[in-house]
Amino acid sequence: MQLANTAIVLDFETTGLSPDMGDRAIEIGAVKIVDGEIVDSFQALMNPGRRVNSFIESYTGISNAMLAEAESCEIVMQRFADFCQGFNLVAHNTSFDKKFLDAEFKRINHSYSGHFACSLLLSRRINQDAPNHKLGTLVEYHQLPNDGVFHRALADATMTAHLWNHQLALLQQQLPNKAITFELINQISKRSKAQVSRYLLSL
DNA sequence: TGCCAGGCCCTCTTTAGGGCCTT
Repeated sequence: MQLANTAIVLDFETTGLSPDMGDRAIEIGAVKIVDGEIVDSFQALMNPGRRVNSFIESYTGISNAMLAEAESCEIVMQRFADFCQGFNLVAHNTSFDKKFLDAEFKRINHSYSGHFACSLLLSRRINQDAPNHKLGTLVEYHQLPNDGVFHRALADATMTAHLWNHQLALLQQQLPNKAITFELINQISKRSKAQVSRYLLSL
């Protein structure tokens, strides 16, 4: 049984949307949560070996000059592999971050095992009254801690960690006698919107 | 220089289309 309150919450900034189209990671941020407490963090810019376009510079605040001085993706990802070793993973819109994690790990012949849960999918299930499920909206909607920085990897990962803890607390309120595990969260996330209330009541 | 993706999920669905999310 793997409790969901121990995890690595991660976020990538990238050159674009698709590693299959040649996009690379330019920054990774992650926080380590153990028993619901943030106990460690990881942040690094990484040089993708190509220039990023003006949209990405503007969107993230990460400039080509900053990346020119950064370590290579390979060096950073090796350090991150050590950081996340043995932990389950969480991201906001996992389908995006997992693509880049897999692609960058593949370049260093590394792979991970374990669960990869998604705070976006979970939000669509357990916060159906939220105006939308963008990370920034959910931080405001749930009045979660933030320092006003968005679209930087560690800031986004930290906000996602607070969101994750909040979501686990909401689930625990609904299921006071149930262990909130990764297996349970992925079962909830798989249900349709219409099914999820009945599923929670059945537990 | 400009352009690019894809998984999830709803519905006016399933022989499909389009919005939501992520950079």
